[in-house]
Amino acid sequence: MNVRNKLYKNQGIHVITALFTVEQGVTKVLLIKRKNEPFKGDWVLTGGALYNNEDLEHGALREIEEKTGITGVSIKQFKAFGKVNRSPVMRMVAIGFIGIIDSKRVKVLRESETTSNADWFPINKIPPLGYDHEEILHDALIELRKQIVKSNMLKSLFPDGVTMPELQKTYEAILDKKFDRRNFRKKILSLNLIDDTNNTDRFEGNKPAKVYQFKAKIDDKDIF
Amino acid sequence: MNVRNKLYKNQGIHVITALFTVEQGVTKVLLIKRKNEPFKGDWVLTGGALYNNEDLEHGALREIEEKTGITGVSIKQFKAFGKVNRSPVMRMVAIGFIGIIDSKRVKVLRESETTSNADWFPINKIPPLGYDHEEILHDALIELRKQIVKSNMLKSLFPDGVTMPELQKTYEAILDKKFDRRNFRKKILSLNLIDDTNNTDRFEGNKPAKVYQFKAKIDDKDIF
DNA sequence: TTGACTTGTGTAAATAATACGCATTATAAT
DNA sequence: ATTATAATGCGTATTATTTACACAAGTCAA
Repeated sequence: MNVRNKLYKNQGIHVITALFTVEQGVTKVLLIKRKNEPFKGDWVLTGGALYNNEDLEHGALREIEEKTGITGVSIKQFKAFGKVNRSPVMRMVAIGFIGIIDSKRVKVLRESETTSNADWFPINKIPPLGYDHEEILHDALIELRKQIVKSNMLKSLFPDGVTMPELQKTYEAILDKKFDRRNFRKKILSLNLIDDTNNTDRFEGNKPAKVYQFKAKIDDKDIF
Repeated sequence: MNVRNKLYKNQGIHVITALFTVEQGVTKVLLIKRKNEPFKGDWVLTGGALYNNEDLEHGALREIEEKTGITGVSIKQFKAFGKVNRSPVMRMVAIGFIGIIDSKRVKVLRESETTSNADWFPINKIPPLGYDHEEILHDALIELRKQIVKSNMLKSLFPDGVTMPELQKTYEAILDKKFDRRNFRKKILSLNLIDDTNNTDRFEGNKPAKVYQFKAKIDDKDIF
């Protein structure tokens, strides 16, 4: 393979993460304002160019840390985006990831060399985004909705455990759907995503709720 | 973004397709023997470098045609593979696709500039593969098994329609599982993947079977 | 015509999903 | 203390879906 061949020359790889959180029943995504061209002043998802010395997931995590200070996020690759002109500078293919995190863990949203402010945006109030990030976010949200019912992805949102009512509010926010309280409990327990603990929650002024913990690993199920 | 920066320099994109077929109840994948370094003499999946003037899927289809002569395959992107050293020459990220096709449509498996022979291998008799293609094939097979129960992917295997017993044999081959004849029919019909035609099949020496057609498009279902 | 083989349809039992009742445990007001 | 309010946890009847299995019908060959 000849690197100078016009057909292959100057290609690069983006690692882009749609980093979600849920606050007060609202699903939000982290957006970052670009400081330089291209798309100067536009909001984009967290991400950037992959380094030669790092794997895909590693690169996505590094970008998250550089631009937000957040470490230890659990992310999942979901799709590659490679339209010819998705980046105006050179041929870039983006590897898309989703992640979810407790926004309280993010103390300061840092500035970086290429970005100024960062903020959480409700997913129904997204400004115009640079690159093809609107498409990436759209697909990321679909993937998020699939993942939360068959993985322990929400574990990073509740590292210290979660009560059933809290969890229900979160599912309702992400899936944009209401559930019967009693059937929701049965459904979630049958999915084997969480384990019972012997603790109860003591924050609201009513009956204390049991605290559950997301499992470390989840076993896949058959469809057929 | 500075193209000369060592961190980003000399990156490239592979588009790799695990192209499957099913013959006499055996699931097979198309492998191609490399004629040049790296991995000279090794078997690999269909694929190669993405051109700057084509989208991901387009590139994967072009590679399939160049190396096998097959056109009009329906393929689906499923995962990106980006380990640092997956390619020995330079930093390459592979975008993985799956596809399935009636092997009878492939008249001649062509030679190309970089490959010599090509052949269909039963998925339980795969030789050692070059690059990280064993990993790609492994993940591709998992994806194939998911897709055939929720997409019209098998349409390309039966462009002229299919009978229920034929279809059952195919599902059993791919999923490596046996089904009750009567329940299989009900399940498949409930998945809304195929439409009834008014034709019957007249090849075997017994009761003629109805011919079904895969739908052009399939609607996704909710999990929750 | 009969037997062998295979396809299409139906039905009962088991399992899972949904709708909803009620007791329990906390806080706050009387 | 007692009672009202509010939310959690558990249970049960109903409905829908999945699974197991019986039987009739179409074709070829003897």
